[in-house]
Amino acid sequence: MHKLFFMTSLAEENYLKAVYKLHEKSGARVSTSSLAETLNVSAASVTDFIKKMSVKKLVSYEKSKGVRLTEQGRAIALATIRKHRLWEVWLVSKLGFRWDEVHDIAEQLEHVVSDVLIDQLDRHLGFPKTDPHGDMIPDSKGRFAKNASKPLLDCTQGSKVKLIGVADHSNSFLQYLTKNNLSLGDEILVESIEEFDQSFNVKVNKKEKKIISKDVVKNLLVVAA
Amino acid sequence: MHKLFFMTSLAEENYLKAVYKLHEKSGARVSTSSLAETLNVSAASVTDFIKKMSVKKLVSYEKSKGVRLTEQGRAIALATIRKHRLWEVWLVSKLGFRWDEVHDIAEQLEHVVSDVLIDQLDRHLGFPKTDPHGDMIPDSKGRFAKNASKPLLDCTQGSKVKLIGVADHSNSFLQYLTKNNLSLGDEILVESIEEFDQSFNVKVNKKEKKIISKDVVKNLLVVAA
DNA sequence: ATATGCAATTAGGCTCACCTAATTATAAAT
DNA sequence: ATTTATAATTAGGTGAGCCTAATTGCATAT
Repeated sequence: MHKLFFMTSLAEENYLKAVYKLHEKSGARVSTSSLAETLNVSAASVTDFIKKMSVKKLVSYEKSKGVRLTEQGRAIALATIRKHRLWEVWLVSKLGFRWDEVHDIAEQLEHVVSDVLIDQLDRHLGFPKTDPHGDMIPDSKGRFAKNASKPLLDCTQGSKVKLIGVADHSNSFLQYLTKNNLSLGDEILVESIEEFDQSFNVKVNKKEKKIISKDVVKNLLVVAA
Repeated sequence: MHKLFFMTSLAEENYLKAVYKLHEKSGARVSTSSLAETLNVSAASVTDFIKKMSVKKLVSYEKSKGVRLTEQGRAIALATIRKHRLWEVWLVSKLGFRWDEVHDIAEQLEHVVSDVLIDQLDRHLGFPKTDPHGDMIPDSKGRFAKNASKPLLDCTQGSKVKLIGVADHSNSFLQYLTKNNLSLGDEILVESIEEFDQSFNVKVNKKEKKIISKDVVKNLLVVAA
């Protein structure tokens, strides 16, 4: 029996997503060891699997030179990211989950196969542009605008900015922000920056004064307000 | 490395659901061949897999004597059915799918693992008692009332009943009903029954007269109106 | 140019969920 | 009670996605 339609497996979607994200970070060809690290499998498994994906034209691969996505691989990676982020929006806006609770569930939901489902979900949510962490959601053609945000760390004294995303998606970071009453959309005024530890003294939404450490500041993504 | 938590695989959930449903129909121990048929796998695979599930105490199994669910197996089967039916409600009531479009998608969604997700979904939907086909939805403890419906075929001339479910869940049957403007909740008055082909002459919702063939009548589940 | 150290690959093997072909059990019919 | 038909099981094998251990490739320092 031969396959009528080319079908992408769960493992393939995860590999493609990982290649995409690692490429975003470094801009270079992606190493097998970094894939092994993010996917929690051995480097040997990665080499093995990458070779198979290469035969299917999902990635281009030269021995010992790292991996790159093909157009087809990129399309699948973006479709998977789209699904993941739409499900995250749904979990937060319709089911009442917090932004630090949705990743693992969305990680499962993203592999459900049905184009019409995703398009209906998108409509149900009102065609959101960003997910609960401020990341852009690709449209059904895989297109999406790069948002123009930068780390708050790069801002100078006197800047008035809006918090629109986070660079660190870990639960502990998200929970820290929640606990300290910082949310996406908040207006942040940089009142001063400590010389010696680069911590920021800010005023949030024109009322609350806060001190934010460098480690936090570099993971807050902002645009001019 | 040893497993900390007992985790049910996708295949196990499907086998358990199939055992549950076949037992519902026949009342007897479930044969490997009937499981093979409904799961679209070979009988040899079923024997194989059933043995493994038996070791895990999900089913009780005596060689060549058929399969029965253990308490634990039954609980998982019911939890899976609960998930399936809640997702179907969601697909129809929130995303606008028709009742003949939801099965395959729900079949995938039902395997997502997160108790809190399902409970939140349940609340989001307003704790529905039945799915879009009229089937009862078990609660989070796996309890659910048997509905007291019977096939319209068993009704006599003059009966006034309400359509609350269907015995055949196939797309073609559901689409037939939609096309002929029959929905759950409709009131059906049996005006007469043809002697020779057992087709029913009915009046629906006090206005529309219809002729319904025996093959359809036996798959319509009703209660006294 | 060669040694060192780390990254990447190859070789060989495992488990899960499936398969076909061959064999054995069971139930029904003579 | 024996044949016959069908159901169920056993034996042996496959591909997907993973593993460890051994080997090879590559960059950097000497």
